[in-house]
Amino acid sequence: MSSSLSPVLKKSLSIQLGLPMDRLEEFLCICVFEKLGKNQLVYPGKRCFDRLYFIVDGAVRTFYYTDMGEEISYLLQVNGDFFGDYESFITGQKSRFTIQVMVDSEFFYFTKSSLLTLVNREAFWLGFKSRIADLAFLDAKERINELLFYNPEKRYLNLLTKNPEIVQKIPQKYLSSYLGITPQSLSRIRKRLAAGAD
Amino acid sequence: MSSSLSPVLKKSLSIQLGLPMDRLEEFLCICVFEKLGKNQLVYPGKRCFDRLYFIVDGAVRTFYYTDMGEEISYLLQVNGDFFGDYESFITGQKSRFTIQVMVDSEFFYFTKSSLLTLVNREAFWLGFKSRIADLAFLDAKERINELLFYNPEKRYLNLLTKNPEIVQKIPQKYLSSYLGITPQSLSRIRKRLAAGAD
DNA sequence: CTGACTAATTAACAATGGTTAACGCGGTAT
DNA sequence: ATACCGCGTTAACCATTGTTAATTAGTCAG
Repeated sequence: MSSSLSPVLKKSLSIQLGLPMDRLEEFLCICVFEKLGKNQLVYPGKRCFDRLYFIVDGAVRTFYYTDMGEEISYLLQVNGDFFGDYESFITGQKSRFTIQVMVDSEFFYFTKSSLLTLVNREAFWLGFKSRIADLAFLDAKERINELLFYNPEKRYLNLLTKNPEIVQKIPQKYLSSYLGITPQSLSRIRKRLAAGAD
Repeated sequence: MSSSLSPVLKKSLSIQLGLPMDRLEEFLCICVFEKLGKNQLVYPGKRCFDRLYFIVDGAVRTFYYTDMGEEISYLLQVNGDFFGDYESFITGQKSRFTIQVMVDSEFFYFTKSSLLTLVNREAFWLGFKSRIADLAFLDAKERINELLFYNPEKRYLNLLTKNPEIVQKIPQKYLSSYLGITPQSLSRIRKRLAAGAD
């Protein structure tokens, strides 16, 4: 699918993934482009999540159901983010997550088996695989910091500054779940902030 | 340092790291054994944390200082855990963390450069490096779940059941920081639980 | 346009955590 | 012994969140 991405996007992917352009092209050859409409589910079904997605343009929500059938929004992501269940991707176990497309979106994805094909072909790709793991780790760590060191109000403010797009694109009930609070609390926080910003 | 570990420990390391015994021996050749006493700092100084440690026996606390000079306990770990600043290890940037030995402890560690030596010698070790990244990710993800889905009381209970050793070995002020609450709150939670357990 | 459904807000009350301050306990140094 | 210090606990008060329920706003299909 190498041809469907803009040169600008390729350049930034090259940096993000730590791949020189020729390697990036090689990588994109194993990738599959996909368009999904709002509210569609990415790779639905309770099975192993054997692929990783990149958001060319759009927004997704990764969630799962608690024992009581309640939805918990684990991640919210927009343009330029990778998503998928990396744990399931690594371990090969069934994923508990469902991923929902929040606005009409464009993605590409690659499967574990196609990545392993690259790895088997040339040791170079093992280093790339390792980098993917590192990126997933760094994301996860940032999320820990966020949850551990900031209260809900600060978390909301951080989201507003770091990712205003998400606040625009994603309904509040999902935002609140992502922030680890109830919709009512988010509503109150927004009211407080609006009052304080006179 | 291959000879200093018990066969039992080697066996469990072999599983944990996904290395057959002969490869494990090879790996242990790049490792350095180290004993540190209570309250000593592991690899002190504000520089890049270019090594990863394994706790043979003991307990450590990973913390850092906020802008206001307040200590925040990021991680508490005991026997069988790996620690270090994996982010610094990956990126080569200076670490913000300090790691304190909580009880007299025995570790071994390996440096990034010695790991890269293995990787350069044989492509096999690239897969191992990747596995380390995966393990770091899975740990981080578990911590996110913990913080996102459970309130402080439940987090304390989880710690009690999953890691009673930590609750024994680590002073409460660090436990509370790890749980993301104040020492007073932890004290109240313990009181609530003691009252409820009649 | 209307009705029906969902989302967001608001209110009232309870539960919980943060803050500040005081107290007691167990070490340690003098 | 005593004075001190760090630690854990407790208390009182305040701020924030959760819970439940009602209301309002918004969306979509017909």
